[in-house]
Amino acid sequence: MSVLSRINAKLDGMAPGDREIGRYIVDNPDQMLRLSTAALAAEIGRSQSSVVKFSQKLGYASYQELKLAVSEAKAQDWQVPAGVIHGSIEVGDGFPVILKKLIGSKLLSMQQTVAANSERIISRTLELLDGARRIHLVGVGASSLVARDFSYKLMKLGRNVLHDSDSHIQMANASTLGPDDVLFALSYSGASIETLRIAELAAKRGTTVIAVTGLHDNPLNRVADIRLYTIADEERARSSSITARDAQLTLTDLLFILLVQKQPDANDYVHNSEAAVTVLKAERST
Amino acid sequence: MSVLSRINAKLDGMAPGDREIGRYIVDNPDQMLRLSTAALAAEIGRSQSSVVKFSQKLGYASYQELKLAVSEAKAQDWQVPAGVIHGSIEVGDGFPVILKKLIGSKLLSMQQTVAANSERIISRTLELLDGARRIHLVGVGASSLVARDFSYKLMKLGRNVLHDSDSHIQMANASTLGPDDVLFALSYSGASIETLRIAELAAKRGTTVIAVTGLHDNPLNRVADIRLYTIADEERARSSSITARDAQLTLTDLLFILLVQKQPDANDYVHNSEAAVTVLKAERST
DNA sequence: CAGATCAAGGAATAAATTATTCCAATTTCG
DNA sequence: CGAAATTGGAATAATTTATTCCTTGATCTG
Repeated sequence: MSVLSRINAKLDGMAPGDREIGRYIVDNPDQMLRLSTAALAAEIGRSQSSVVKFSQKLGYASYQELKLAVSEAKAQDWQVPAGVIHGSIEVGDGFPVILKKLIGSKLLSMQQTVAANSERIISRTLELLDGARRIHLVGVGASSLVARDFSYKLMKLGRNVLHDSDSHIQMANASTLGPDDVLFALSYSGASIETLRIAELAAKRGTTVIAVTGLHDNPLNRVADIRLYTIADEERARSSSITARDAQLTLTDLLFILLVQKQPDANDYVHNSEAAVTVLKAERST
Repeated sequence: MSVLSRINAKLDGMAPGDREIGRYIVDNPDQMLRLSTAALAAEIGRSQSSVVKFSQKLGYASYQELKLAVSEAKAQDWQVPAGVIHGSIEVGDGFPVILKKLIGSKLLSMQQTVAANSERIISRTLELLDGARRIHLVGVGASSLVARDFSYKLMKLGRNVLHDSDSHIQMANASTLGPDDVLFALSYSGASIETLRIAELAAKRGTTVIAVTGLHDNPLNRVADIRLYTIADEERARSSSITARDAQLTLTDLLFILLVQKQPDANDYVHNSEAAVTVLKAERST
């Protein structure tokens, strides 16, 4: 969490003096960055030493450290837009604020998602996808769309992929899985009953199961051999399903790009597959 | 331009001492932020005063100002990823570089997309979607997934929506359109033949056509009543279809959120629809 | 080539900022 | 009510930054 959110959260539990200092910093991070401890103290009518102590109480070694943290937090303003620390999208928000919050929460979930999966686990995933006889993608609802998107991309790379948006068909397909196959299961909650049953069946048949779920402990997670995580912005309920989908797409896009990197002839495949489609395009006029 | 690029550019014209200081800062901005002038000087074997003078020669009032600028520059790296301004993803790129480029290009297309559509045209679109008897969504390939995602969201709001991933079905449906309906057509190229034909048919039947295409002139654009734009990163060919899809999603997400804002009882609808789905979730264990 | 001029850069020092200590005033809690 | 803890400021110590001054060496000039 950013310093500013942290300060804001602790504000209520603080002594009056500290609260004033904290509020000033949260409200005027820009000014704060250019003020010395003495100047900041003067600004709010407190003593210079209080400011130093404030920094230390927050766990920073020095006032300078606090400044660095604030500066970094400000940079993340895209992530937690201007001042709106509790940034769910509200009914009263104007157009520009909504834009900022939307893009901010999307960016945040992307960043957190790539941060949540170690390079080690990603490269293990790549090996599995790379070595699989067939890749079976499952997911229901919004996750089904992500699965399909990913399946299109994998097909462009010439992989053997299977996905259907109907979960009964998915289940039927799953009964043909074997140890050389990989099941790639997407569910943010990790609790979608159809996806879970399919994963259980696949696991029983010796198929490697890759689960893409939220960070919480969940049933799907538990049957999986490889656990990938997507981070969505759960607090901001209204945009929740949006960021969960974005997080899944970020992860699958990343896997796709890394597969392209690994596969020397990937460009040919992608190019051919795109060229094939152009016969369905109208003449593009200038 | 960021301080770091500026320093880097001037490096050659600098006195040897300054050059050393500049190079250190460009190479280790993170360390630099935590070093005092004296410590930085010691690090590269120069005098403390040189460091101060270096800051002043760059036009900053103080060493602290330079630090602030560096901190800010580091932050902007996210927005236009690390030095790689023309940053298509290359075969030789390492894992962290790929992450940065991927998120960077996604962010860029989102930002440019929201910037490309004026508030005026967006609110006109909202009125149309709001007043439509039925909303017909069309798109093929990757655009079809976006259309479906948007259709799910509109359904959650209780709207009358129609979408099928099969373009023949889409066409058949389109023949039932009337003047009170709205056709929402997605195609980044604006030249997908099926989508175009459907839009033409709709236009002939007096249906309002909203087109979501790239910024270039294109056939779909020309038959549309309302033109919305998505900006994708065309230079970076490899990630092109990724950012085109992200741009479309950003736009449809934005429209969805704004519709929610307009509709007083939206939360009830969304909540009910999500509650209905939870019966298909397994017990979530702790 | 000698001497003047100037830029580079360090040492010393002045100025400022930050951190610590100590203490008085309040609040909290038994 | 009184002891203990907390708050927060004044004074001061320590550190950091900025300026001044000076040496060195390079360059220019007559």
